[in-house]
Amino acid sequence: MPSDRSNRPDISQRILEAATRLFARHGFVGASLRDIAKAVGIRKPSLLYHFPSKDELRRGVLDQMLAHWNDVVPKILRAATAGPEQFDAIGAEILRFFRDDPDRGRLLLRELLDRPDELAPLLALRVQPWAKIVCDYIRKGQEHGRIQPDVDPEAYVIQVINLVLCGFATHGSIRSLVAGGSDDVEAGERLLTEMMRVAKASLFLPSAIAVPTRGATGTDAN
Amino acid sequence: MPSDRSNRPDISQRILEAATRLFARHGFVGASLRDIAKAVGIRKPSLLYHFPSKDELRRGVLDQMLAHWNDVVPKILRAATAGPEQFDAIGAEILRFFRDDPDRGRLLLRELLDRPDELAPLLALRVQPWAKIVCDYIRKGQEHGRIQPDVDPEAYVIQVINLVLCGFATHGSIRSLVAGGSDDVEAGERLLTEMMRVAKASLFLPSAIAVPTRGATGTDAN
DNA sequence: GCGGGTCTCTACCACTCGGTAGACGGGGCG
DNA sequence: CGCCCCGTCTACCGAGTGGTAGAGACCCGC
Repeated sequence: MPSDRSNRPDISQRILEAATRLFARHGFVGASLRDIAKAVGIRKPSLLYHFPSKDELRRGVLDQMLAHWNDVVPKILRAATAGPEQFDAIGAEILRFFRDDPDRGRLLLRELLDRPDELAPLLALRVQPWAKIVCDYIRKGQEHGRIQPDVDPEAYVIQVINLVLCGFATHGSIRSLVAGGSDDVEAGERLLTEMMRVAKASLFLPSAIAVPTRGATGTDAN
Repeated sequence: MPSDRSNRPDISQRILEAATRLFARHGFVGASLRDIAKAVGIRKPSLLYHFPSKDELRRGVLDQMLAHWNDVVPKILRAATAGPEQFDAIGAEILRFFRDDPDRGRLLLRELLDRPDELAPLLALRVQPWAKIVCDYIRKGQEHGRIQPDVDPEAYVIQVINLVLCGFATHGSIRSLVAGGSDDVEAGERLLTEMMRVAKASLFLPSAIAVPTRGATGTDAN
């Protein structure tokens, strides 16, 4: 009877999308299967036919998001092994991932708050290798005097993760706090720009960030 | 009958403490009144006698935390209006607030995710004035050539908030991601140190941060 | 036509939720 | 003593939860 259901782009996929949105918005316990099913346009038992339990659905949502993340990792690795000034490229790829769907940040942050022990192994699988690359890059930059010598690579990576995760998750809710006057999209752009600036200015030596051609070494402690 | 209940440090206060912990750990919907009551050692109706509804309890928890925050604000303002090198003092006060009870960060972050519209006015009241002081301080530092000219003060403050909130909220869950080898408390210290370093290095000009007297060792050796 | 999947549905289950009614007990006070 | 208030309790409520049973509708190969 419902003809509009004929143009279905895979029901399971539509369920995953609705679940992603509602889990990110209201949390895992706060989003009911009925609500998710309603968002898709079906009833709850139909949903449970595709995902036999709510927990299975949650796993599906996480799997899909981390699979998407897996698509961007190669780009990051390629950028990181290409040239010296790949920071912007890496940052752009990461930002794009979260900007494509801000629910990703919210979802990750919620999982980090709610079920850290279950998320940890997944992250270890998905971001550990990438983080290692970045750490190596930082250490090499430190040897070459391009990166500030007092950067703690592992800890720095975590700070950037915090910056990005929290930045996207609270996007729009916290930015009205201080940014006051400006409209939404402009305020969002200012926050993203500053996010990148903070990450960059706390990593590179100013001589490396300001003038690419100049070879003068500024502060050389060791 | 229960003699251990005679040494009660105000039942309402004990309820608030248990609720703070459970809300922060499992979220507002994830923590049931029964669980909170059990943590206090009473039954649910007794809890509802002191806080007539769950939402009232939530408001009480938030009020108490923001009241505690109110205790640190004067210290921050005093530090901010005292001398030029007050950054460390401000940072120390903020860090102490969250370190005293890591549940505060988790709770704030959860509220930011779950009920941003309700938290916004509270934050506007509690952190807006403080943030304004910091922004003024940044602008003055920019005029005096002590702070990097491309810092966006309002956006920078939000980045630092993100850094601190997410840093404490995911403390211990995300740090195992990269820090790998080191034990828990040492890893935590490394993260805090790096958090401060990132905030500082992305704010001050290196000339202001590195050398008060040329040739001496770094000032930020903590 | 017919049997078997695939998929959705209605109706129901046990359970937990936040919240209420009302009884019980104790302490202070007249 | 009687009275009252305070605080806690057991028992219960309606609503909503995740999940199940089982009936139907559709489609496809036989």
